[in-house]
Amino acid sequence: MKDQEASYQAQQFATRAGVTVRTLHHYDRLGLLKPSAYTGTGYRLYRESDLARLQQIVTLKYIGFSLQEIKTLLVQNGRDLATALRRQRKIINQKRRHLGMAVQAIEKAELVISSEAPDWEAFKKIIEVINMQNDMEWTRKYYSESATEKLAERATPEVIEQGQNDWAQLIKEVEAAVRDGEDPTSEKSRSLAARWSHLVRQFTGGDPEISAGLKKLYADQSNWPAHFQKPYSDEVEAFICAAAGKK
Amino acid sequence: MKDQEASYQAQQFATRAGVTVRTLHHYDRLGLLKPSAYTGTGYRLYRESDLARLQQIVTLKYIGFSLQEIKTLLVQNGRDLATALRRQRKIINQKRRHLGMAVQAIEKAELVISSEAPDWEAFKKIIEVINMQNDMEWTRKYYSESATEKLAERATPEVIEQGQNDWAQLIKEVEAAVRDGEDPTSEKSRSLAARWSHLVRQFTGGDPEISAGLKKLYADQSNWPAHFQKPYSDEVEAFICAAAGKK
DNA sequence: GCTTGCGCCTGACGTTACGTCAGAGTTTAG
DNA sequence: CTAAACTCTGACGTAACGTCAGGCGCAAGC
Repeated sequence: MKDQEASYQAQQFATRAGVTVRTLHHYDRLGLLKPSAYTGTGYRLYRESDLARLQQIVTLKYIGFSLQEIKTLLVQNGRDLATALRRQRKIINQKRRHLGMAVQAIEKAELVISSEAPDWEAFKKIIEVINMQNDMEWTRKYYSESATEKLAERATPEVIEQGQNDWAQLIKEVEAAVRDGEDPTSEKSRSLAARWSHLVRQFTGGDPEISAGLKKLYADQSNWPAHFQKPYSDEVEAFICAAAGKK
Repeated sequence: MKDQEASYQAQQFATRAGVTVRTLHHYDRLGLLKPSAYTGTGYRLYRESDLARLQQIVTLKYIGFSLQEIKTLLVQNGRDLATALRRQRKIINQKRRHLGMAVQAIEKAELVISSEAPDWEAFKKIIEVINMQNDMEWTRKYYSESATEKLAERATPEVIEQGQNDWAQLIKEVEAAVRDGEDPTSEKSRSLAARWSHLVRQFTGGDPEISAGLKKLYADQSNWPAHFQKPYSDEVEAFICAAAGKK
């Protein structure tokens, strides 16, 4: 006839679980975690079973699920959980890459600021580079889902930076060639065109889905955000087309 | 007498910068980016110089600063920026580690769910492990700032897991020794104590700052969150102390 | 029996960086 | 001159609580 299980009031219970009382109120209101009993005067009473559920909630939150998602996940056992986890893992990895690039950006900025005089101009250049990385985002709508995934997997900050350097270098050389009135059919021009398509292939990784996305992306230039400048001039493009023998 | 610089209306300008009109309104109200002019009817007019500032804002946001922080950073040039960047880098790295552990947790959970039957019990164990990783958080207040950093740098998910396994194994053995009434002065007991202190040293990495923090942490047991159980019983602790020859 | 002090309760507003209407005026092309 | 397209200013919504504020509940000391 005695209480066969100890029960805790809000503060005790919250402390045991490492959360605040207010959080308990919140979860109660959301229907996410109702105390197993109330006293006549409205005090919340929690028991061990509640603790288990609360820990599950905390864990799922740690993994990054919203309280809404957690609520449904705790009802539907198993099957849905697997898909949810997969999705969540991808989302997290995405965020991690984002943060990785942010760190890279900061490190670069720190380097510039510390070594030279606090040069606002140099900082601006970094800004541009970062923005270009940001632009990965809006281009995603051109790629199929699996292509996006593949791209994201390979797109470590180092790879991105290397690619940008390579392109910058090549474009500079082509610009010089254009200025010099180089004949697009010359040996040198063909070499440039070869390097160009090599970089393109390096980006696509030979993947047809990525190639298709890239094509769509470039076909739709009129709809680009317009703050995104094609990194080379029309003359350069024409020159490369000519050198590559495309019309 | 003509407009010597083109000016853009909200939509055009927003598109150029890759943000929405609403964002411009928002920044305007916050005083973060005022358009360089308004028409008589209240329309916002932006120019190139505004675009530069907006891009800076976007970049700083990308790095993870809040709009408030950005506002002050854009006023104070240089000096403060350096400190802010350093702080921000640490914060981001922290978040990245968090996400890394979350991914690890998910992968483990996926493994359990897919291989065996969707076992809720097994999942619970994972939950506990994750929660222990979470507990890194509240312990931070015991460590000096530099100690926290050093710890964070070494605390990859793999290392944490390995450490937990090692401890679990050792504690199990000590518990067995206690049950068997093993003499704390015996050869075997001393060996256990040696392994114990080895694991402690492995954790501290021989760093005096970390050691100091750990000491403070254990000295303050009465203030622990209480949902954090010391992973070994008092008997185990006493046994080890005896075996190590401490009073 | 009453006060003191601590803990509990329920709103209700604050936070961040905008998104999303709603209602109303402006500009422009036809 | 009208319809389409663009703009403006509020005002409320979002996620997950934190932070008061006002009002009981409860055990202990007077």
